[in-house]
Amino acid sequence: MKPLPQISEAEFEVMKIIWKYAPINTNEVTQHLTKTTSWSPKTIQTLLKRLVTKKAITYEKDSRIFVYTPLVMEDEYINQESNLFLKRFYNGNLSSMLSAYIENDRLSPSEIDTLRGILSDSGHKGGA
Amino acid sequence: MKPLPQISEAEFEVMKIIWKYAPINTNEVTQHLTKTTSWSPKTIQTLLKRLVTKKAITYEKDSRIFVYTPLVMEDEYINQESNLFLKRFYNGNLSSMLSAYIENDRLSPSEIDTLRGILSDSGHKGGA
DNA sequence: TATAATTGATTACAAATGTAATACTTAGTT
DNA sequence: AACTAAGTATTACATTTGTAATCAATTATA
Repeated sequence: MKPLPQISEAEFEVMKIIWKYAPINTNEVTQHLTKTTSWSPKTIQTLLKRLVTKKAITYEKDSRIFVYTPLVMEDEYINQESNLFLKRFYNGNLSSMLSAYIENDRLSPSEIDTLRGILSDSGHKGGA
Repeated sequence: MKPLPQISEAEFEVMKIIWKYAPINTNEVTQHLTKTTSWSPKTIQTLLKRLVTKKAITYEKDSRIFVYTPLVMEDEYINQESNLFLKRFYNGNLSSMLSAYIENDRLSPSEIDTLRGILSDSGHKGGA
């Protein structure tokens, strides 16, 4: 599979809206983002256009209004970024990350329990 | 605590060498990095200088040669980046990340066992 | 129909990053 | 002491990103 396009931090904020609400037009994207950011509508339009150029999203025209749909899927993108992250910082595996978190005491007992719960539900080696 | 300096991807490669071998001079850093990258020595010098400017590292002069030491600690930096990562992609918690990995079948049974092992060694809620 | 408002296209510009090349200085060598 | 080589400082330049402003076209309104 070809690597997904680079999506910058600001662009990612836009992607989140599109993933959540697509098909969605420029105006609606702007509505959502002005609630959570201080970006001007012009900025948001620039980001949308860049995402189109990068083929992270596409659009159809509803008369003269652009209605966007994602081309990159959220899961796929987050998976890729997660793998890159693990590779960069933890030799590519989640176990190293978890170990580091535990060694640095960065997990509360309740978080540890949550993690245990997640793991115990799934794929037990002796499991039925 | 003040936020650590931004360290770019290329700069991070340099940091890894410095973390591993400090105190280390320019030449030695270059030796190591030309093994793993295709960067010219000049590029590496630029990166070193930028890291000094950003106060990620510092140096002492051994006559005219620069000998570098980190100012930012590796653990601290990786912790920060991990938190940023989790915040961006997994609502800030490792449990969400683990759940996603499990749901997408991106962990082998043996990895799951490793994770279980890591967790079972530490901080049991009833634990002695 | 002329005008205003909306929406998209084009242009802008600084900071960060990747990737060096060139210029300068100083230590070593002859 | 003069010259060379090694190391540092300065300069360079394209791309990406953040953050818009201005220009142009089209639709809705007076």
